[in-house]
Amino acid sequence: MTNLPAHHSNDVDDCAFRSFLDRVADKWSLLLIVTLENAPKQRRRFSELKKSVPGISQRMLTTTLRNLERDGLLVRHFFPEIPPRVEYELTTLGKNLMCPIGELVQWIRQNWTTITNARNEFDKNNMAKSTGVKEC
Amino acid sequence: MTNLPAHHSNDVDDCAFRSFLDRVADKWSLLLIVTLENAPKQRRRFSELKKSVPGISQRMLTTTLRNLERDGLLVRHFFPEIPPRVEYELTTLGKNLMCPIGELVQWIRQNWTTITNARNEFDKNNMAKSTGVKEC
DNA sequence: TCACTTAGTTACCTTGAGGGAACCTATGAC
DNA sequence: GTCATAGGTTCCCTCAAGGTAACTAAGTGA
Repeated sequence: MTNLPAHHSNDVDDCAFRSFLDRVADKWSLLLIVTLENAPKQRRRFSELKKSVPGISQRMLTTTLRNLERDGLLVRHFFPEIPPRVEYELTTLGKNLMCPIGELVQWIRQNWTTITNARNEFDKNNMAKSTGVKEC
Repeated sequence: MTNLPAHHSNDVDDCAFRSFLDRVADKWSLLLIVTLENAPKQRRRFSELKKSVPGISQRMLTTTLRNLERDGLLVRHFFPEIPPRVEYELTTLGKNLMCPIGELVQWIRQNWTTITNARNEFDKNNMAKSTGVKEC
């Protein structure tokens, strides 16, 4: 998601909405938020997060955490020990965000079979024209 | 957003959630859904959509519409006239989706200044280390 | 002296998303 | 004959997201 063209005609809030989604609506951000929310005491160390979110690279873990911190959704507690220890924790804002996210998850859960059925139907009618979508 | 590694340890619904967001949580999909929802009679022609969502390329418009259709979020009404006429319309499912999306929009609207303040604060403290984020 | 620890940073490289422009279809108007 | 029209499709090319691997700090234990 890049910048808007200057002449766009949509709602002013589009900017906020899109800018926010740009940050949060990706694989790793959401997984990290959910993982932190489910964590005991809602805190997790860097290495714990790496284990809890398999497949994430160290680079993406740091950059995603940094971005979430930048948005005020989590705080980074740094303990200057050797070896260093860092704990990540959702802020009130971050926990707060889980409400609408939860609503969305609920909606998807309720409608997921409808959607997959629609996809199958569509794919059948369009005779396996590749859509670039993989099952997981 | 790509596939999950086979060994992931998270909730089963992660797949649905991520797969769905993968499809819907991008710039063009959301803008098209909102545009269709705001349209009179909730219908729009291809060319109208192109005007209503400035900046979208023809290619992205078609592929995004195709994907939304595949998910059963909208229907494509094709009139075999010359020149051809096509109208896109949100399905019940698509309109339905606007509820949780609306909640999220509400949340962002309410917390947007908090977030931008957090960003500014963070950027100030981190002395303009580039985060790759542009204002819009 | 060496290996090992955590939480990163940096450099390098690959892949795919997406932009731009040309092309396509059939018909009616000029 | 050729232009325009609506709704696409196709090709090419770029740029940036993100993966991998190597490097770092500073202390501890063998």
